[in-house]
Amino acid sequence: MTTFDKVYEAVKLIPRGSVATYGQVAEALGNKRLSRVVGYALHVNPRPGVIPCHRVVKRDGEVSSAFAFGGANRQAELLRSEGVAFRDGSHVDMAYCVRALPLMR
DNA sequence: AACCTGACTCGCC
DNA sequence: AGGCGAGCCAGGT
Repeated sequence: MTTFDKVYEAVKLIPRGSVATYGQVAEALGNKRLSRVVGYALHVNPRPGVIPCHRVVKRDGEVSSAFAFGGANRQAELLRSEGVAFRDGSHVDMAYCVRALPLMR
């Protein structure tokens, strides 16, 4: 069981229609400073399709533009189709982050 | 085997 | 208020 595996498991627990921040996922793993590792784990994501990496956003709710499997626009579109509300074109409503929190812990 | 880097976050100037 | 450094893990060079 590597740290990466834990990241994947936590991310898989995020329900459809909700999102979580890197920090929240990291905290669920026991160390909030793992946020950077969380991002890296998704970067080398071995299973797109199984791991809902599009539901993970930055602390302010902004979606990552660094590497969005298929484009950042694609990520936003997937989230909207799941019922996630956006503050603007690239920021999700923070209320959706809080919703996923208890499910990972 | 050591060093560098990367989808982040927070605390201290 | 905006910039900078530190802490975390794994994989490639």
